[in-house]
Amino acid sequence: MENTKEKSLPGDTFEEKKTMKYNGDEEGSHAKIQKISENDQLRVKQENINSSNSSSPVGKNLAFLKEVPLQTNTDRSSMETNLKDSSSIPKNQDDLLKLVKAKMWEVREENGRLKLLLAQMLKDYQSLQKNFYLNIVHQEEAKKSPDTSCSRHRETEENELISLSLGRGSSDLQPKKDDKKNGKEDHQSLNNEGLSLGLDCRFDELSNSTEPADHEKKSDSENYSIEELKEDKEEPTEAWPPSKKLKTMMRNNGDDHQEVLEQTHLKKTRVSVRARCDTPTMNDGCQWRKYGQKTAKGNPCPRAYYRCTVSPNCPVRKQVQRWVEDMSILITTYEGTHNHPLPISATAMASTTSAAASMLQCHSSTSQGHNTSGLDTSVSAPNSTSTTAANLHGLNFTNLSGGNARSPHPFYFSNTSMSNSNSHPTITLDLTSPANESYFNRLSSAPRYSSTCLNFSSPSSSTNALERPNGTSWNGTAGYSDYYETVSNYKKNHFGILNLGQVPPSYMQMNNLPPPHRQQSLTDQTIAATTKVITSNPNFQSALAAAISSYMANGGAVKAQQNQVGSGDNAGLNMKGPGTESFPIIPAAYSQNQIGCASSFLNKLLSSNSQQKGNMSAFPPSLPFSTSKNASGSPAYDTKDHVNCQMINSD
DNA sequence: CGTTTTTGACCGGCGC
DNA sequence: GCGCCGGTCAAAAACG
Repeated sequence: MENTKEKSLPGDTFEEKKTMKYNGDEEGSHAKIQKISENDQLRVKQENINSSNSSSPVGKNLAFLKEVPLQTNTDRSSMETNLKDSSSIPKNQDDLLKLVKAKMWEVREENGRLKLLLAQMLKDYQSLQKNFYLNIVHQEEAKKSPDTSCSRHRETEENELISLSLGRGSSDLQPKKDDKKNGKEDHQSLNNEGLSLGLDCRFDELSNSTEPADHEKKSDSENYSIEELKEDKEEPTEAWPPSKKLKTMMRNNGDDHQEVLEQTHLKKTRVSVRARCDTPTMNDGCQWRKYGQKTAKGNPCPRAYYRCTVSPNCPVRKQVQRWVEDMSILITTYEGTHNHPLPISATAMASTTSAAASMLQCHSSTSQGHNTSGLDTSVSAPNSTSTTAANLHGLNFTNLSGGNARSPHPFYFSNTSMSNSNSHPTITLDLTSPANESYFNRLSSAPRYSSTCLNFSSPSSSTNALERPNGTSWNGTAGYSDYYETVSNYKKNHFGILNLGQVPPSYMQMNNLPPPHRQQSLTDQTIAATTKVITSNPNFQSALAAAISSYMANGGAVKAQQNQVGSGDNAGLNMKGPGTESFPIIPAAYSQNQIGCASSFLNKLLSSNSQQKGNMSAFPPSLPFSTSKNASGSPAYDTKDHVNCQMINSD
């Protein structure tokens, strides 16, 4: 097959030249191959330079997106073909050695090339983000009447916007003066790349065209200094509890209402997820610790309060409560922004909630014209659909999540409702409706892209020690046969999707999981679907390809520890203790860019391989996130705790 | 024995 | 000012 192609188009493309080099050079001259490689390398560099000189960053990005997977696939197939072609293997030992060396050289060269591409992609992505925010700021400034008092802060605000747009948490976070709790806690960033991914509302917050001007307006009308406001803006993760200033602002009516709402969004946006779940909490992949429980008025079901424990300073909270009208439905409300990298298993829900939060803010900004209150101020019952909510049916999440519209699967939720009850602008994602279910069914039958082969096993079948269900149990749910079907299809379609061409039987055995629990919640499908959207991202695929090439070039696990985020003494990232095992963390910058997942994936993969040297030949596209206390035995592939990036019950 | 959960007390916001 | 309520704290209990 490969040969036919070569004959038809001999040496037309860069890839084919390499293929010819592999297959056609029977003499196996090292010097010759090296020369060709050098030429190719120069050509690649030249291509990169040309691309970087391109005037359109979008074009650059797209060019790389086209380039990387093609080359990788072709290279791989050519190598496979070459390996299969035993006639091309020299009989002479020296020639064989030369050939092996030549191939190693080639792989390393490819690694370097892909590294260049990846670096360029990252650079382009940041450039795109920067341009995006600059455009927004400039557009806003163009709309506003020229104000000399505003221009003072223009430059600094732009810088700030850029900084925030990249999602970087301030590395020099300082405790709030007026916040007793924050002052008590030691607010230091876990690492310089500690980005927020959870309910990170900053993206759309900043893309909200009224934001900068409002800050200026507030500084005039309410005597709030720019510095104070900036402090708030730079520290959205410290929004718990809300400051008095904010509360005071929220009490003001009239002209400041919209500003208050926007400030409120910055501070207290909540995303509520309704899903059928038979476990005490929804399995979202993050680590939570329960710190309180209350029986709210009017609801016999107690409300549990959880705090994120991935990082000791993480301000993210979640409230979990059964819906009184249907005890099988769990309402999980997320609030706050993670100030730390997230485990891969947590990024799916984080992305979903982040997109939802973004949607809320986008909506609030776009609804100004036809809704005098800015937001629907009625308390939306979980099943109700307010006027605001009606406008949101079928809203495309991917377009709202910071303009990241690369996903092939737009995120639709029906019964999505918004409310601004009790000073908390809340968006409720109803994951219990048939429409959403059909969405996931659609996803599961979608074309298969590369995937991290996430296995979202039933939380009920993988009760994690970190989420010890005690107290109330929720056994009143009927069988979810329809959901089971969906999940079953999804799993069936996604196992082995990674398509590395190296999924060994041993891996399949490792995935010989028990049948999914029949009470699988639809929430897991949500997470799975979201993750699929992420992993279907061409950037993710490219990064994955680059990472794999890097892995191959480095001969296995040479740099496994080098890239291992959270290894060693990196406190807060590598949660090691009796209750937790280490798990891979995605640098949130990568998570947010949806690029670096591959490297994280690879890190874990390498780590896994180093721990299980017997499986080095296996290339398990699985992500053993064992956070269970059950650390003995074979932690990585225990079917209960692990595995395949299973969304462990870590709440 | 360390970690997590439970649960009553406490605090601050808000409405009356 | 008072009481209600949501949210948090922290000591004790439970758990592994």
